[in-house]
Amino acid sequence: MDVKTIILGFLSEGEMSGYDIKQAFSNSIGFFYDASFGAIYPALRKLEEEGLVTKQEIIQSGKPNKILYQITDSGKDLFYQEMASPIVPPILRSDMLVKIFFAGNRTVEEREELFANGLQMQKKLLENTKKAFAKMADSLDPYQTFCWKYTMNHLEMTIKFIEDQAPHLLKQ
Amino acid sequence: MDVKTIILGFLSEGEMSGYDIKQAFSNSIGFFYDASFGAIYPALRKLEEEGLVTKQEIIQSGKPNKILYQITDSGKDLFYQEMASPIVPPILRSDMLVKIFFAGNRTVEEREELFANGLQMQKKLLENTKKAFAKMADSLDPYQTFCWKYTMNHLEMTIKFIEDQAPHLLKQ
DNA sequence: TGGACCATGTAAGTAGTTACATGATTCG
DNA sequence: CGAATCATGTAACTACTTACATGGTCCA
Repeated sequence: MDVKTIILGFLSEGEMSGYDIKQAFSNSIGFFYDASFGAIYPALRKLEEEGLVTKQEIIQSGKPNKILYQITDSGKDLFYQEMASPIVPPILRSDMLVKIFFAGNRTVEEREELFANGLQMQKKLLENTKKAFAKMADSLDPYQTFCWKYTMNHLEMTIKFIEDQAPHLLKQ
Repeated sequence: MDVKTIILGFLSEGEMSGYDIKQAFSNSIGFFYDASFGAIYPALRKLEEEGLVTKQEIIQSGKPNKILYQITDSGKDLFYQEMASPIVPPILRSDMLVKIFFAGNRTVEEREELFANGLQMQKKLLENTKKAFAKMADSLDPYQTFCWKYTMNHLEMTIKFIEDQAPHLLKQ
């Protein structure tokens, strides 16, 4: 699953601008697949070249003009195909876990700080996710709600795991 | 945390070849940070250019010769600094969660298959992780063991979450 | 009045992946 | 006898991030 395919997914639910799509990434699926403007705009250009989306410029007053993108039938076909392809394993890059992995040679104070920082980051992430979910919950379908709950569950379990295990490790 | 820094981390514990380093990625931290040969060999070349590692060719009979890399004092300094830098949030790319997020428009059969596939993948991942852990457990320090247990805990929680929630979603 | 929001886009750089090239040995 | 292991490396490509460029509106 790449950025182009995910954009087709968003456009399946209605026309959107590049800016709208960035909002959708950040506010909806950012936890399990994020993308920057620098990935989204070039992806939209390629999708248009391939005939998977069409565009329409909207003249606005008081705001910059915007370009709305619509998915085409071949775009829908491709998205449908991608959705039916086998699930591939997740890719994770966790700075926290790498730092813990190599913590064996560090001082007790450094380890304490490491766990405190990790815990703080996870708690901040959970707090932000809960706030964002509260704002969106009404507009979500059951599958989208599942993803949000998965994220919150994951963060809660991570916090619990660190709080349970870290004292043991630091006592030794 | 990038591939170069993680290689310095491995070399802190003793000299290794590029091949050894690939093994260490795959067998130890692959779940939360993986890297390919095509990332490792160029990273080693850059580390040598920067004076952070030195190398030594070992002539072997019956096997291809290998090049062992050693970390230098400035390599150790840099690694130490990186380890003390603030933890940045994890980056995740989950094909499964994206597919679930967009499952709202699919048929009941397609959704059932999606959850079945997702569950199967997570179970396979857990099984592989448990087997690999059983082989390594003796040689791990408490911080490395923490990372393995974190991984297994995460996979178990994910499986439990899907098994609990999916029947609800599919009944509707 | 300063920051957040709306809005698009490019250039330069980073950081990889995948596939290819090579080839002996060892194990089941 | 075929697959896995050991072992290094490059070329072509993919896919992205970060920073820059621009500028009006709205709200506290």
